[in-house]
Amino acid sequence: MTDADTRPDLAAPYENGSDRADAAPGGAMAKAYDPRATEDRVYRFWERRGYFKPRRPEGAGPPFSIVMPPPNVTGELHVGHALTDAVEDILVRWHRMLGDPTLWLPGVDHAGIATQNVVEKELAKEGLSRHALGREAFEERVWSWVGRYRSIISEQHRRLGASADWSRETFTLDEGPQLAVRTTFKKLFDDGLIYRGERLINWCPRCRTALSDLEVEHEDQNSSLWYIRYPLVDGHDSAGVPHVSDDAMTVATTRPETFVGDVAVAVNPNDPRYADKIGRTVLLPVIQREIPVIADVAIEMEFGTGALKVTPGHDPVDFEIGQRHDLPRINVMNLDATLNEQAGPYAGIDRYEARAVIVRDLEELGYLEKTEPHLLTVGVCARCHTVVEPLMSWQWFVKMEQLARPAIDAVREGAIAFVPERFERMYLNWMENIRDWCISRQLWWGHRIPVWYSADDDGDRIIVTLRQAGAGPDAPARVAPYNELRAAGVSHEEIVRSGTWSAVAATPVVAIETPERAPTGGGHLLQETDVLDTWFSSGLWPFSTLGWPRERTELDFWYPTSVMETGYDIIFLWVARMIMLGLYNMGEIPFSTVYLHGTVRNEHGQRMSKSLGTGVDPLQIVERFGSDALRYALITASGPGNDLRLSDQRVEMGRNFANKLWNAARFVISMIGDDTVRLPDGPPAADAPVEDRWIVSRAERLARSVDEQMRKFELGEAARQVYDFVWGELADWYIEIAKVRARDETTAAPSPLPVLASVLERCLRLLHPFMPFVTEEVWQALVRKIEGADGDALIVAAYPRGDGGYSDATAEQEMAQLIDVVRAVRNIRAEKKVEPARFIAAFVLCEGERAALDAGARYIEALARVRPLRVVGAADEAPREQVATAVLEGVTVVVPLAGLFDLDAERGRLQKQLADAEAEAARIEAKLANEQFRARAPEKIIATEQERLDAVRARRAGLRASIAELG
RNA sequence: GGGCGAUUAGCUCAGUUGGUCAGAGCGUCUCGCUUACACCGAGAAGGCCGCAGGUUCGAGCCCUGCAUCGCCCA
Repeated sequence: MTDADTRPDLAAPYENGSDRADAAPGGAMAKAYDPRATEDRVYRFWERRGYFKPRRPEGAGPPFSIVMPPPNVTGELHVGHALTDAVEDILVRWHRMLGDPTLWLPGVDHAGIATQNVVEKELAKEGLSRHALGREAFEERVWSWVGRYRSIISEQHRRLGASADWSRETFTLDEGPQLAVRTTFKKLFDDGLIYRGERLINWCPRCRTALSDLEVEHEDQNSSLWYIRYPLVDGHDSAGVPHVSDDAMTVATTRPETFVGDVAVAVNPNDPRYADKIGRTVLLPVIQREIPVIADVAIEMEFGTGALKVTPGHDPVDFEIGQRHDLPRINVMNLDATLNEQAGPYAGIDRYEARAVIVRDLEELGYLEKTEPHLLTVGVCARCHTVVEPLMSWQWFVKMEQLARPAIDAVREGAIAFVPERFERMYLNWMENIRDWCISRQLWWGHRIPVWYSADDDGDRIIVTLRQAGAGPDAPARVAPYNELRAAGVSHEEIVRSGTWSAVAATPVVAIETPERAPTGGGHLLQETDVLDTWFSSGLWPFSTLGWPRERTELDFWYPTSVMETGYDIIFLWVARMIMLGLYNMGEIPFSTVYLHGTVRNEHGQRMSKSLGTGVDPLQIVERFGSDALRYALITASGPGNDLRLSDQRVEMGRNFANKLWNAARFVISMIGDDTVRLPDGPPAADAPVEDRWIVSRAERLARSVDEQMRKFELGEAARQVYDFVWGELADWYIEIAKVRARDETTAAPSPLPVLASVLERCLRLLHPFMPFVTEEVWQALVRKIEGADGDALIVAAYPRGDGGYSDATAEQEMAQLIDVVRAVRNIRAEKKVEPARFIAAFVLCEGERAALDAGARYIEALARVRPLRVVGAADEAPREQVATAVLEGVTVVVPLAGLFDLDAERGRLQKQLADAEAEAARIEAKLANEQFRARAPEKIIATEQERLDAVRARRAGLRASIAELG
């Protein structure tokens, strides 16, 4: 009886019940591991038992916590999320098994602009728009979308094996995060770190919102460079009308359509070509505006003609030039990127259409000098890839410099470490050149900015745009000051319901709780219509999820969290902001380690993307190969921080490994049969069989190495090592030997089962974080065959650390020799085409210590199909005629071949080996003969080289002798 | 323009402090349905570790330059 059997709650899913048809106690395990028959059931078992909830036993180690990067509610999880889940789940399961209080806190992100976009697309299919619905009804639609995808996402995490504490799942728009957002906003505002201002921002004309710099991607476009002549003014008539000369300034521009917003022509002050033009004026064609020629060092003399049109209202560089020279800023565009009334005859035309029209007009009027092809880098909206427009606009900003300083120090001083390290420099570089963060978005979905305006106080300064319900953004609207509308009989409620307003001149009231009245007492409040950048709430994630600012208990225990694990592509968007806001709000770093994984690509190296049709559904992979297989593939496909390619082949590797493990266990369990086995109390005794001492020593070494790799976040390497051990040592050799030993009734050899069960069980524990399902399933079956086994489930079993101190170099060496002999015989058999079933005689010549070979002879016989094997101490005890020989380290294998013997073939075989041996001997001899080497290399290295030389010389001698024998 | 990464067997990738490190899986070739596993077993072939210099007794591993591909920032 195991503990498990006495506990109905635990035993239930593992009894011969309806939900467990295959691996029932006493029943046979299926011939192949079937993840589909296992994973859901095992997951439910864990979840029902509450293993994902943190335990905080007295005297436990330091807590380990990860806050999950919240996937967007925009849609289903993709393979990148599967990688996130795999890495985080591995770390979490590992720490849980180490006995640390462990928390993995899951969540979902409202993803403002992205979610708004997908829901708008849905609406478009129905012939609807958000404006047709109105803000309130639209938000309801989004909430229903959120409801649907939250449950899908949550189910997907479970299929991937994520052992997160679902009872704490948080949505970025939950009450807690809402409060955190408002509290932070107010705090920043009160500290003067949030301000409202008119700045040149990135405007997406399609999303109709401002974007931060980080939400703009840069793309190269084939475009043109247009050379436009601006005639120089040489005087004015009495009415002040400028008179143009024949002389002109030719400017080169990539954006001719903005010429209507030009306020100057700029040249480099050191440019001799234009020295006499500085201070004069030119006349803009068509528009007939007179603008000055100015000198500014920012102008590159080599670009175009060296003269540039300056449009501060639509170009960041020009904006700065404009500031330096105190130039006016003319905004020539509407929010939908059509030209506005500033464009005179071009008003109402889309920017690109206007470009064509303007170029044509200028050409017809003789102002277009020439056009050259030009490669242009344009900024596009990260969400919809529309070319963004630099636009003057009133927005809310966070002042970053002061927030960045402590965040830079935290990383520079090592309080926060990046894995891999190289990302630290990237982070610092960005932080040191940080710019203010535009946080307001003209969206309907998100955290509404906690700012109100008092209509009673500022009614004349609040400009309301009132639309008919259901009218689109471009429909005619009534635009008037609040007071005017009220005087005309429009109620406050009507304005709140159907209006939008801009209140740039009104006094903002910033509050955490929605205020009832303005500080001046007025009760008519209008809340800021904009919402916040999604990343504002994401930046608070490590503490908003733990109860800040309301709750302290959980926060005190888990904050700072241990590891922030996410993709390197959001270091700036997210990681940097969490560090800044964490330090700002909490006075403490949000996490001590930032582990960054790469981008998952498909087998052709393409980035996976739904829009490109290169996306892969992780659940389809799970369906085909099992979750463990996917996890294994993801984790071993690449190192930390590197991109990885996921292919079926690699997932197959994981599936095959799961099956290998399953079958190894199935075999061990079947060997135990109806009995149970008692595990060894301690390490093998000195007189225990060499293979026992070997496998235990190897297992111990493995556990030590895995522990080391895990601590370095080398998860893939750790997984590979367990794979190699399970497959290459435990299955290929120990189990094969165990079969022989179990069959053999002639000797008094002890049963291999205790060691076998014990090592297998240890492997299951080592592997559990990586392949949780199959290991738990196998463990549950194995453990009931083990007497006095403790623990309820593998997920909470102790993780091996290899601190048992057992190591047996002699056994490892002896087994290595035994394996070499078996391989040598197999090699000879294969090369000489000995029928596989046939037993042949063989001799092992060993002039040194041969006890191990004597003991291992029966294994060699079985594994190499040799009968009989004779271990001899002198060359003359083995046959010399018609034999194949393999000269190994310390031993020579001699296989009589009789009828199969081919003199030339054997000579050729040996001569090839001799050539290798001679080459290697020569290499080492040269090395050892090198005075410099002997003088400067460490003694230890010299000694090993000497040993290697001795060994290779012995082998060389053996080969020469064998060849001589052949005559 | 600045920075980072990648370049190792046909393919996908390991190789973490320079000294058996030239490896794995898949693929290929030869065998094998040996009572755990054909999602398997045995054997084999296959690489001047991108190129050129340098440091060192010794370099896929460190330094410099170059090339190709990719990414980030401007």
